Parts: sequence; structure tokens; C-alpha cells
Amino acid sequence: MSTAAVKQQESNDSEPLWRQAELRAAEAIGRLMEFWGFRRHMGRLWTILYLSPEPLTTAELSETLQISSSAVSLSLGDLVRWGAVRKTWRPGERKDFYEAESSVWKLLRRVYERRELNLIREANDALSEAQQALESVRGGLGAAERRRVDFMRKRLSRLSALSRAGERLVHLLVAGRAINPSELRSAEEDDQ
Amino acid sequence: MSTAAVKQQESNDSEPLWRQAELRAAEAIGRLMEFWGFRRHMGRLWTILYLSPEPLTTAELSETLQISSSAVSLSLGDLVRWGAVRKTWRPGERKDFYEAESSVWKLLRRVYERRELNLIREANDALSEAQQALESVRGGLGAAERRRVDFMRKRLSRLSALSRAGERLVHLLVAGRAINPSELRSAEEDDQ
DNA sequence: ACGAAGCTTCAAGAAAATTTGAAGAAACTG
DNA sequence: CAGTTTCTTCAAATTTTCTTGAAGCTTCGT
Repeated sequence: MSTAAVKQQESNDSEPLWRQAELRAAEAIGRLMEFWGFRRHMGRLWTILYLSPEPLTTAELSETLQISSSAVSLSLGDLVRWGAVRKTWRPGERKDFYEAESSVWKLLRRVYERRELNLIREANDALSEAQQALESVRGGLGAAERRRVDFMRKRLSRLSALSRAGERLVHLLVAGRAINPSELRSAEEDDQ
Repeated sequence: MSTAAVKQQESNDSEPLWRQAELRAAEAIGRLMEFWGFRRHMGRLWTILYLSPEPLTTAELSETLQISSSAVSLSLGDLVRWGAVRKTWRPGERKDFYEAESSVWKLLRRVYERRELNLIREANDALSEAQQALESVRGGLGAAERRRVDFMRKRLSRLSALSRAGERLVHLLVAGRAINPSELRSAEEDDQ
């Protein structure tokens, strides 16, 4: 009864037979993107567009994925801002059409460039500030506390070295150059 | 007189002067980890431990970060499970003490190995299923729909190729070997 | 210029996650 | 072995994030 039910469902709704496969792929990519820090809808929408031979309208998207048109608009806007989806225009049509940027590599690069690098830099700044704060405080401490603070300073500088190394690696990645992760490892090989 | 003032400051809050810097660093790393898909507390706790010359108790941690002991226990448990923190034991002490795994490189490797690889594999499986579903449906379609499905199949196989390439890269990364991101790029260079 | 169609933004509601206090287990001490 | 101390688990509550329907804008055709 369950397999029959599926067949029925497919033809009853006047849904193409491949819709289910499409949704499954969209879901997989959606999860991947969610895990990567984006909204799940972004991945789903992008996938639907990526699998479509021609541009789609927001109405088609919201119908396919069964989400409200405002949700489509929201996530689609993000996708456009990330360059993952382009607005296209059709002569004689009033609605906007959307198509996926089909070079995943380009997308990855852009995200790393805009987002990951920023993130690392912010962490870096915060670490530097913390280090400076420690240094400025160090003078007025007794011997025991000074030892303590020196330990922290050593550790903080290791973290800084790491995050600078990470920044460098992402830079290389974005430039499409080869990367050697051992740089990360060696960034923390000064003391034990 | 100025040293006296500093001393006062120290004792008024009964907080060491460097506490603030420590918290700032913890916050920075916490954000980084949150962005990376972990609970923020995990990063904060790890950082406090990493910056401490000696192991700390849960009580000290919850006091330092101002979070409940149950939250400490929860996130600390995760950290131990990820190998980011070790339980240590002190003769004569009843409480457990915790210390940070100080090799960040080891940690990164472990996370990529356990989590990212799994994630990619899951996506891969879902994509394969979708592809198979399309193939099994292809027979019963008219010409137009068949063309449509063939387009999807081509795109899906590109996604598969990409994610297999990604899997390979992560493998290399985990093994500490050099990586060339151009493998990703070339994974989608069959058609336009 | 007016009306309609489509897109976006917003505030309210729903869902999901994190956080916590309290209760339960486990481990140690006297 | 009873009584503590410490750690963990759980359900309730809070906070945060997501989703939606409605209202506001903009653009286009007449």
C-alpha cells in the first residue's frame, strides 16, 4: 500500500515523476549549506535552480519547495547577494527569473573570501587586544601572578600564530593555489 | 602609591586583573567555534583551560564564565568526547580536574575526520539515491521530459564529482598532506 | 496617472536551540 | 554503611532563530 500510495501521490498532484528525486537532492545540499552556516533554504533553492535547465520564477520555487513566497524572497535575496544565483530577465515577461551560478568552485571561493577571512580577522583582532591588555597589566603584578600572565601570553601568541597561519592558508585557497596544512601544525611547534 | 592602587583594584573585585583579557580571548574563540558548528560554551571553556597553566575544576570554570554548573558539565562532556579536553586527576583531591588538549592541529584533524567526512558522505549518498531514482524513472517518460531528466542527471553527476573531490581533499588534509584546490575546480570542468 | 502585478520588508507567531535548577547517580570519606 | 561531595541527566523555561501573512513599494501596462 505504501508504494502504491507513492505512485498515486505522484500522478495525482500532477507532479513530474522526478520531483521527488529533485527534492531529495535539494535537501541534501540544503543540509550541507546549513551546516556550513547558511540558511537551509538557501541550499534548497540553489539546488532547484541548479537542476533546472532554465531559469525559474519565485512562484515556481515556492510551489516546488512548499514554502511561502516571502521565505523564497528572503533567501533568494541572500543567494543573489552571495552571487550564487543570478536574476535573469525574459523579454515579454514581467516576473523576474532566477538561475543558479553553476560554478561551485567560484562560489566556494567567494564565500571563503568574504566570510571566513573576515571571521579569522575578527578573532585575530580580539586576540591581539587581549594580548595587549595583558602586557599593559603585567607591570603591577607580583611574581606569582606575573608568571601566570606570562603563561597566558605565550599561549595567546600561539593562538595568534595559528590564526595567522589559517588566514594565509585561506588566502592561498582563494587564489586557487596549493595548500600545505603542515603550516598550521608548525605554527604551534615552538614549545611543547 | 600606584602599585598600591593596583593592588586595591585587584582585591576589590577579588578578580585577577587579567581576567578580563582572558574572557575576551575566550569569547573570540567561542565565536569561532560557534561559527564552526559547535556550542559557543565549548570554545569558551576550552580557551579558559588552554590559557591556564594548570588544570581547573568545573567549579572554577563555572565561576569564571558565570554559567551554571550543568552547562559546564554538558559542554565539558562534549569537549572530552571530542578529545579537546582531558580529565586529569590529582592525588588527594576529590574533584575532577580538566586540562585542554593543547595541540590545535590535532583537534582540527579529529573534527574533520569525524564530522566533515561524515557530512560529505551523507550528502554523497543522498545524491546517489537521487540519481538512481532518476534513472529508474527515465524509461516511462516522453521525449521532452526525458531531456529534462537528462539535464538533471548531468548536473547531479557534477555535484557528485564535486563532493567526491571534496572528500578526497579532506582525506588528504587529515593525513597532513598538501592539498590542491584545483582538483575541485577540475571536477566540474566537463561541460560548460 | 491609475491600477495591477510582483517583489520586499516587517511584526507577530511558531519552532528550535540553549540554559538552568533540581533530582538522580556515582564516588569517596569517616 | 551512612553521609557528603561531585558529576550527570532531565524536563521546564528562556532565548534565539525561522517562518509566515499582511502591508508597503516599485515597476509596468494601459
